[in-house]
Amino acid sequence: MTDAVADTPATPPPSPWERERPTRTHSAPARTPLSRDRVVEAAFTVLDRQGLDGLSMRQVAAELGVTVSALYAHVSSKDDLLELMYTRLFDGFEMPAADPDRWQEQLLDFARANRQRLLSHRDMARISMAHVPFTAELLPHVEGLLAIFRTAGLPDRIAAEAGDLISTYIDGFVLEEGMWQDRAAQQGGASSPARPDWREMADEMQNYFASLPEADFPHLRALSGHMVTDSSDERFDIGLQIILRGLASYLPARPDRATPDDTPPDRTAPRT
Amino acid sequence: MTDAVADTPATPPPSPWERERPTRTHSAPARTPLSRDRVVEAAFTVLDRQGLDGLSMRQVAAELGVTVSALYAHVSSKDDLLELMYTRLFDGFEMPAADPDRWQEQLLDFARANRQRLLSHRDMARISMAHVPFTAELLPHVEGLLAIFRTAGLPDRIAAEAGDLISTYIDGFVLEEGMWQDRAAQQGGASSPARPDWREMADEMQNYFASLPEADFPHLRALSGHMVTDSSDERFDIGLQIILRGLASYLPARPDRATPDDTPPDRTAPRT
DNA sequence: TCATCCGGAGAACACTGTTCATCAAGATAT
DNA sequence: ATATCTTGATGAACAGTGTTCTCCGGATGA
Repeated sequence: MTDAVADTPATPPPSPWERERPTRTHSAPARTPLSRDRVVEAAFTVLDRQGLDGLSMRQVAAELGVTVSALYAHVSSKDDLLELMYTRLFDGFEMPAADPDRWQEQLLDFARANRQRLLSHRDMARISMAHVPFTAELLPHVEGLLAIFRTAGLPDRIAAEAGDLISTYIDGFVLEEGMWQDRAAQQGGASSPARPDWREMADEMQNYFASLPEADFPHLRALSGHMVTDSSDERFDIGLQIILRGLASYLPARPDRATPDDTPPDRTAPRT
Repeated sequence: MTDAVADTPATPPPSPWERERPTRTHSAPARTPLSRDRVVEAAFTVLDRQGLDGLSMRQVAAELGVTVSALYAHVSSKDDLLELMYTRLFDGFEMPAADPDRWQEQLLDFARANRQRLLSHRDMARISMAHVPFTAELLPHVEGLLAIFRTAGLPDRIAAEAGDLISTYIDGFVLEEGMWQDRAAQQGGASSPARPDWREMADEMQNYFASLPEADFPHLRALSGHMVTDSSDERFDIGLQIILRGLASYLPARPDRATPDDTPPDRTAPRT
């Protein structure tokens, strides 16, 4: 991180004699006292820059201009730090009051919001998959999710499983998304190492599928178009609709809207 | 790790004289010439004994009575080794010919078999989640899976997503299963470090849920019974049924069996 | 018998997470 | 004002990681 000592206004010049007293020759006075939140924040910075594999305690310390051991005063271990990052993801995320008439829209909103949350930091799905949301701060969220299922009228046996099902789906989908992203980035490295070269990768996959022998892989070839060209947002919603329809099939028959619509109510494509 | 060198049956006692000639003092003559398959096999042994976090190249080498660098003659990197382990999982696994009238049973069989496969080695779900099955050896499997969806009559848009959906579900479910298992094993360590102490853990979770304030967590408390006491096999099938029903809802209306049964056809509980 | 070759050995490099004794500076007490 | 205590960061160290390099010894071919 080079050296950024620009916050102490009048540092006396080192004057090569009087060499003793190495006090703060190498770092700023650390004006801000390095709280736990600052450690987590720096960890997110490193995560976004270098990915989960590049996220080491030493990198986080360097990001803060501090030694490694200093971190352990505020964080008990690296796993602890990852868990803090995981729960921090849910900050400012409120579950809606369950509305039996809008359970499908509420589930759609929940899933989309969570996906965006996972996408907001690199490799976040990998961190999410390694944790179970049964900590004190996160319990209200799973309660809110289960509330939607139960007040919608799903049998308890189904509702108990539905939470895991869609949470797993969201994490898994974003995880896979990130894997393609990484693969595209590391492969088209020479030309543009920064951006994933999305188009080029899609074409290459398309060509690969087209090169498969028609006799052995008819279905793979037939579906390659959807797998490659459909946007991630579309694909995410389709998988979600499958799950929602499955859940709806367990509802006691009601006169109005027994099954979800074929087209989601509002699709204001967030990003491509 | 302590010291476990008990695999060479008759190691001659070191006999401190005749100290010269360090030839093979520390390992068997290495009669078998260390093929790539032997490396993968040893990796599985280490994985089952020490878990993915304890699976290091040095441990694999020690398992074979060989130095680390010898492994790199047969395996290009640790990631390569993990990928070999991943594809080895599918050895001897044949996809059935897609039968439009039995697509649900075929999917159930596929999912259950894959779960058992993942359960056959410790932490295998973590390895599986990190890989995408688009290698040459694994493509026939995804082709066979897509064949089931397409010949069943699902729209292409849905079929293309369904493969990812259930694969993600299987991996995610087993991953979570393993996490609970690990947590139970490491927590009840003093009494019985080997076996997970399943009962004790279930009781503890039950008590934890029961201790939550009824006003804030009514649904969590109401569903805790299912989440804790229901067997993993049951829970796995329920999630699977939700997905299958969702898929079935996209089939063009057919006179017979439009939706899956409520009870799975045959439940010969494999293991508890 | 000699030359060749090649697979494994051993050491090294640059890292990782974590812990320890130390030490300067601020706050508090005398 | 002086002395003590507390706080929080330091630097070094430990054990372990993936990977690469040079080197050697024994099995092969001529």
